[in-house]
Amino acid sequence: MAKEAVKITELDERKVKILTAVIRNYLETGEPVGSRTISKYTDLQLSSATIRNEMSDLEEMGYIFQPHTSSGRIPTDKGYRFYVDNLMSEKEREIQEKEDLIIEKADKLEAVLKQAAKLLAANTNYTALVSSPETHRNKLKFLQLSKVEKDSLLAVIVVEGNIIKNKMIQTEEEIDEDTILKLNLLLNTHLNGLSLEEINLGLITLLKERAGMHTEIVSSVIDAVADAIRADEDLEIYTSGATNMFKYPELMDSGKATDIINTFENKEELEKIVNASLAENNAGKNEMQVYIGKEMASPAMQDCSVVTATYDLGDGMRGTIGIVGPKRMDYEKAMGTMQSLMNQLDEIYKKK
Amino acid sequence: MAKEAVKITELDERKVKILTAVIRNYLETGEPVGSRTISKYTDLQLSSATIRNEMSDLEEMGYIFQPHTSSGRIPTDKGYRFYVDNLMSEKEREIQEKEDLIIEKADKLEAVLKQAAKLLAANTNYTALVSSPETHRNKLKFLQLSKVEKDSLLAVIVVEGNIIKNKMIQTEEEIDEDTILKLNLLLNTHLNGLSLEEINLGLITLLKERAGMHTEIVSSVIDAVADAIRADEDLEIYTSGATNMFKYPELMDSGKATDIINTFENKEELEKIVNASLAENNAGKNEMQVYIGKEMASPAMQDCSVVTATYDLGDGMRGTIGIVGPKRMDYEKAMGTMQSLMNQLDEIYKKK
DNA sequence: GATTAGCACTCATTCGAGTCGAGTGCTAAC
DNA sequence: GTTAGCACTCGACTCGAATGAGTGCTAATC
Repeated sequence: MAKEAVKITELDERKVKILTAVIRNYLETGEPVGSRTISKYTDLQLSSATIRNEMSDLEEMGYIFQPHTSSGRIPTDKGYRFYVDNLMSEKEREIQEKEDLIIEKADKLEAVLKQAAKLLAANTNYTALVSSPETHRNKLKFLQLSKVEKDSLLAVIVVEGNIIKNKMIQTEEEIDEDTILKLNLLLNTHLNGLSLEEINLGLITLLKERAGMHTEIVSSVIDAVADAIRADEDLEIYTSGATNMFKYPELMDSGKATDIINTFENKEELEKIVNASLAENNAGKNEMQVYIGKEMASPAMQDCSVVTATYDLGDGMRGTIGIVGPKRMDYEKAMGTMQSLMNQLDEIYKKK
Repeated sequence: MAKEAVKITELDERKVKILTAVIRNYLETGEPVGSRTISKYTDLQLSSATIRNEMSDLEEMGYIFQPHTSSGRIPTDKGYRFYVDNLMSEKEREIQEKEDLIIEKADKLEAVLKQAAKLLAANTNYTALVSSPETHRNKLKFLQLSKVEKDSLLAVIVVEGNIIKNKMIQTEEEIDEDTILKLNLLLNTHLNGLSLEEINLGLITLLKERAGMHTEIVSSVIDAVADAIRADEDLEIYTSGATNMFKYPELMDSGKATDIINTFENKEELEKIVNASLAENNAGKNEMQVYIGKEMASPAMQDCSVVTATYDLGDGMRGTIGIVGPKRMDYEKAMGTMQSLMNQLDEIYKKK
């Protein structure tokens, strides 16, 4: 399930060459590849029979397998992993970086991200996913209660990255302006500058005690504000180009594409992927992640691969962008396009 | 393109019976229905030959057609329209109403609507769509500028129905609290109680004049507020159960299902439908609409039908809910389930 | 004049047989 | 260790026959 680095030592040079050839060929054609093809299209001067023996070995070691007796081989998850870790040519990645995805700068981060997803999907022919920045580590910057009507208050909460949360609070009886003023002061002095996840139950009860007077109403207001702060329902995930999944016969025929799109709709599985990617990038080094087939927990996703990257635009605006494709996706291109997009995002938000 | 009422007089009783039988049968099986089937399963005691003659007439009149020579008939759009307008049994609709969709009341309307869509999709096996309430007719209830940081203001706008809009405004130089206070007063006295669409350019320039002092900064702030008010980007449309479209072979094989799901992703076409439905219900009578095939402008949708209803929960919270299915959808069930859902929505928001 | 039985015809679908070709594994020779 | 050769497997494709649901038309019947 988890990603394991494959030691390069297990395979001798010739096996590596053959494995590479099998994978490259399969990525292009999508058809099982046979010994004859390999013996022709590699620089190794070997007959198909020799290749067959080697391939038989590779199969035993779990890098490739046959969909049915007496057909060519296709890579296993382990094979793909080896390819992604050791075989991908850096050159191609460079070339791809020059690609011109042009993100227009928009007012809202959300709009930019949606657009980014659209571009990714259009350029790669895979499905793109983008998560809105997670906010629970962000620090509270501004908090204000206002009376909107006699019996309703509006709480506005702004955190780093200018992400805004709102909450309407219905009160049982009217609260006078004076009390609101005091509440605002109280909340701000105690909560300002704290990260959302630091605002826990203990702190809330403390606040309530401090509030002192007419506990009932005030405490219900405080509760509501706390609710709003902690609500993490805001991990939104957008997808774009979901139907691109239908372009790949190996997913289409078996009806797996439908499952995958369903998974997209439910978001939960996507959340897992996003979170995994965020966790892996916590250390700070911003690298791309690749998850292949079973490396993802979600059963519906076991027939695809995902390339993810974490964007970090400062001010706590940190989230994940991903490309979902079939396992035989063009990893070079996907990673190249992703890299290019990330660079652009960085630039846009540095100039700001 | 537009819906035309079909006069019932065009068809004699026998033709009506036969047409009904054809449609009912086709709705069930999804296969072209032949004369023999009809002669067996109707109370008319007629031979298949007679039915054939009648069917030939019906074809000439445009109610049914043959997918290829010498196969059974299937209904045309006109046929479906006639069925929906005149033939659907009210009884079944009653029965369906008893169905128990149970919407949990949630804090936010948005959450309730999303849930409603999910329920609809799950119960009907079609795709559900829900539009967030349109707000441009709603009246402004509360407007407030606050200073969040030295160079940034936050505008909070609340309209009827407690729909909240936010906008961060970057200012070139710091604005002092006093000015903000004045601005708030100015904006509120002039704009409060107006509907969003009443706040037009003329009004804005007037406001700017009134503002008087340091026009540059203040007017840019006013502009930003006006922008935020008018931004109608907030017509969100959610879909649920998109992949249900794949359950219907007539859409699946031809690849039309993919087109349709693509259309869902782009929202624009859906917007048209939503707007059409809203317009039609403007008069106030809250009825369900049915759009069949070509009655919708969108080309990708010409192979499906949509049942829409307008929800109106008071306070200007008005939007559209729809069910999208193949043309041979079970209109009775769809409309029944929809009705039931609308009733529940009403109830939830009346008790509130 | 409406209804029906009968017949010739059409056309999509299914099925099996046959062929093809890509591929393998194994063995024996180099 | 490498390779040529051969028997074998198995999916994909083609083709024609059989099937069967359905039609339109005509002539007989009520």
